[in-house]
Amino acid sequence: MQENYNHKDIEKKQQNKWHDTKAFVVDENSPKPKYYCLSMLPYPSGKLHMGHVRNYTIGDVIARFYHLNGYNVLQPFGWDSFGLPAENAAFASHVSPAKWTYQNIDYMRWQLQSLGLAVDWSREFATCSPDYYKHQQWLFIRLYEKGLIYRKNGVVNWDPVDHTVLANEQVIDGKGWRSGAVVIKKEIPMYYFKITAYAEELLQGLDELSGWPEQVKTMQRNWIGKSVGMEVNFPYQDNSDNLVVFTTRVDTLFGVTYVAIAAEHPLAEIALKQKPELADFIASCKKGGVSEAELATQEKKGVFSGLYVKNPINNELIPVWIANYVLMSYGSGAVMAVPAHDERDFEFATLHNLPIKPVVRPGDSELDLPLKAPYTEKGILFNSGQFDGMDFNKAFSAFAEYLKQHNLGQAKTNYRLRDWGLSRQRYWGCPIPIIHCENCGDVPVSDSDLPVALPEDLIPDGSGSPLAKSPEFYTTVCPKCGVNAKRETDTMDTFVDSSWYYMRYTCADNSMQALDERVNYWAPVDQYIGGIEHAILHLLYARFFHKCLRDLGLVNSKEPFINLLTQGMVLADTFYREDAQGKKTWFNPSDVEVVVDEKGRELSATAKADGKAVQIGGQEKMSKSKNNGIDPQMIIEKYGADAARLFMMFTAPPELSLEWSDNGLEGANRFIKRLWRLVYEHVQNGIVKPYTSGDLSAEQKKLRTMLHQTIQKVTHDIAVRRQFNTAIASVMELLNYYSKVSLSDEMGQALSQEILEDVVIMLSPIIPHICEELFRELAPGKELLDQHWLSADLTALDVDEAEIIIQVNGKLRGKIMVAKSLSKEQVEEAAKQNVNVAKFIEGQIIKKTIVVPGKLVNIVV
RNA sequence: GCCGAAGUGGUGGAAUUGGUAGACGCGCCGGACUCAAAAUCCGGUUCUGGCAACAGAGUGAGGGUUCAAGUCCCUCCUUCGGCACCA
Repeated sequence: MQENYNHKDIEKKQQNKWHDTKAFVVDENSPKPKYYCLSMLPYPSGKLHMGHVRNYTIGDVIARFYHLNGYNVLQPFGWDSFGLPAENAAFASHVSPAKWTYQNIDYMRWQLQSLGLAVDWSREFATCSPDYYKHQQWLFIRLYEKGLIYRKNGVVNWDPVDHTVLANEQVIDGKGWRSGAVVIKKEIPMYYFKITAYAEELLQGLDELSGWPEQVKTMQRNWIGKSVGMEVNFPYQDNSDNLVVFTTRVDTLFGVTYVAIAAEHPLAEIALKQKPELADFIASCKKGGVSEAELATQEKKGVFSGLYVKNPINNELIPVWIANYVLMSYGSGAVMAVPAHDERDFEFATLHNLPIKPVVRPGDSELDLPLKAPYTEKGILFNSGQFDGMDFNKAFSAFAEYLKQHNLGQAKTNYRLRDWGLSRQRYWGCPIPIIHCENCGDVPVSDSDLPVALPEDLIPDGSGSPLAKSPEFYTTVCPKCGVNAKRETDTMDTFVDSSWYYMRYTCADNSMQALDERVNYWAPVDQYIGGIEHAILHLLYARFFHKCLRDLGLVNSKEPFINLLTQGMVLADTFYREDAQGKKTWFNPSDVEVVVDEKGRELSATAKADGKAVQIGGQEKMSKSKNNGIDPQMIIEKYGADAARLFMMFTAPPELSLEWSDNGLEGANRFIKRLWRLVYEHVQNGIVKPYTSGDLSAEQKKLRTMLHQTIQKVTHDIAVRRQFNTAIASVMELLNYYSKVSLSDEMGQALSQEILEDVVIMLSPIIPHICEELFRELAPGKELLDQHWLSADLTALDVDEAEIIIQVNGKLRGKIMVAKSLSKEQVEEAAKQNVNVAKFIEGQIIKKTIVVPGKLVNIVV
């Protein structure tokens, strides 16, 4: 065995071996139980970043752990390779999105392979390849036929200068990112998935997802936003039609003092005819982006439309206001306002001097009038005619009954969730397989004509979709009647690509079918790992798609992901200099020298290049804009993949954000070298059979107990808690003690052999390269990947004494070792004998004593 | 604005079911080895007082529940994620 650890040789050697022996290529013909471990597929942005390294290391640790536990583990990999960045890169550097994307994929695949992931690369695919998206188009047509896709108008961000639709992130302060023009809301026809048809099932299904973090389920519940209420009709003044509003607080109907409608509402058009001066306001509502964050933070504005509707309960005339915060695409585009009992309405009414009419009061007191703040609790009705004195539930049914009888409303369950608009006016995406025919309307492309191939040689110019300007693409004939027709030029939202890819991995070699029976062997995914930023959209869309595909008979499970782990971001220090204009130049942490005080606090920093001061900017998410990215490739070159993996797993639990630290990485590397040396020293003394039985010194016995406690802890931390940092810490503790105990005798050598073999197996999911190498030295002729995960020896865990802590009034006053056989009373007595404890209870009256067996005694005086 | 998290020594974090706050690592301090340095190894390291034993304080702020609170409840502050066309 070599004395010194050389990561380059070892890692290359193991990776070649795994590749040559197809160690992680799997199929369905295994007697072992299956385990599908999946990390979210990356966007091929160009280079691997530390967030990827973290994500894929977590997945790999879990995959390797289950492999050792006797599972048939599938860990596939692919690329989410459609999307905006390729178009932006193409626009900037005149390379086609296809070329840019495929180059990125090749480079990143090479980078990933140097991480030593236990991935079945034979199943790899990119979502931008026709082999993938032709099946997606086929699925689209099936869903279209089933009525789960429909077309309607939707609102988008429109850049009036560049004549293009902007993504929300391309709208900055209400202006287009390139043109700087004020963005306007524009209605265009789009296709929608009817996700609301599954709202209830998506909501109910969350209750069964016990392997998902509670916070993610809560976010999804709130996103779906089920509310039980009523649809109430407010008749127009001339009775020509009704204004329909949805409310969960029909009990406040007598308190309605105005209604607010969207600028696009049909009633607003009627108002405009009678009152032309509304045009300016209606136009101003169309300014700005469509994102909810922008709408919710903008100043709330409204004008009186000149029209009135009738309150259905008492025929009172209610003024109709046009407001910028009501959007046509949300609900019915109209809300009833009850300023006395709603925060937003109260604010708006106060601003515009609208009446505030209280109709609900607390059960046990009167309201302070006039109201200084809205009373938003459910209470007892007053000022409400025949409904006076009713509580919320009674009032709700009474109003429902009344409105229904008079044909003025009905009970309704509403969801905040809206249908999923899937059309994108972009080039680099999956073409929507629809043909627009003057005779036949929207006609799906015939299955035999799939894929509708995306031309790969176009280069966007920043003004609208290249496909819409490409007659070679859109000119076609109607599949039904054969006349000249036009292909749809919109492409699909990239969330569609990532909504079913995890199923495609199970049968990626099947070019004839989207999915085959193998999907039911592997799906659902047993463990899914990805960023918390996907908590709602991606994960909800994938759940929706899974249910759709189930209803198409393509898969037989209900949910896509049984267990979910959401990992945190990777942060690093930022450093900058600011010029006179306030423009910041960011310095990469690797180009900066930090000065610390005697306690290690950061005092100041200088650039290595010129030795002059730079500002310390704190920890931020690694990004190009802050120039604080650390290149994983450099780290792997210098320290090896194992050190990078160990650092990532040890420095923080997976869910929390992880702060990059060069020193921390050095620490991880030190541990790896130390592990190597400990095995080297042991092997120099000669390998022996691992300890099974025989007399050990007291210290050795304690060490062996610790080994088996460590096995228990590591197993629990990885299998149940998915908390790798504490698993690693406990192995470090074990090795710290191992180094202190004398093991030079025959039994000691056997114990040393047992410990080192077990440590190498326990750490192998995290640092697989070095562990395989060390295992070969410790157990020649055996393969680590063929070993079974460890189980603790219960006899080693059987200790007969326990440390009891003694508190007086909840404060720690002493510790004693007691035999486990002692009764509660005996333990209590022993506690009182403790010298230090005696000081605190002497002369005091003992009110109460709490004894927690095996743990503590608390004496209350 | 709305929804969801997080906040613990100089620092990353640990404390798993309400029961020893600070495991493990980093940094720093001291020592060994060395001509010297690096590497490595050993010891110390929450703060205050004390030679020490020990005592007091302490988990973003303020209140509360409990024999006992980092952990549960209420109010607030700060930071981060998402908000439907970034992925």
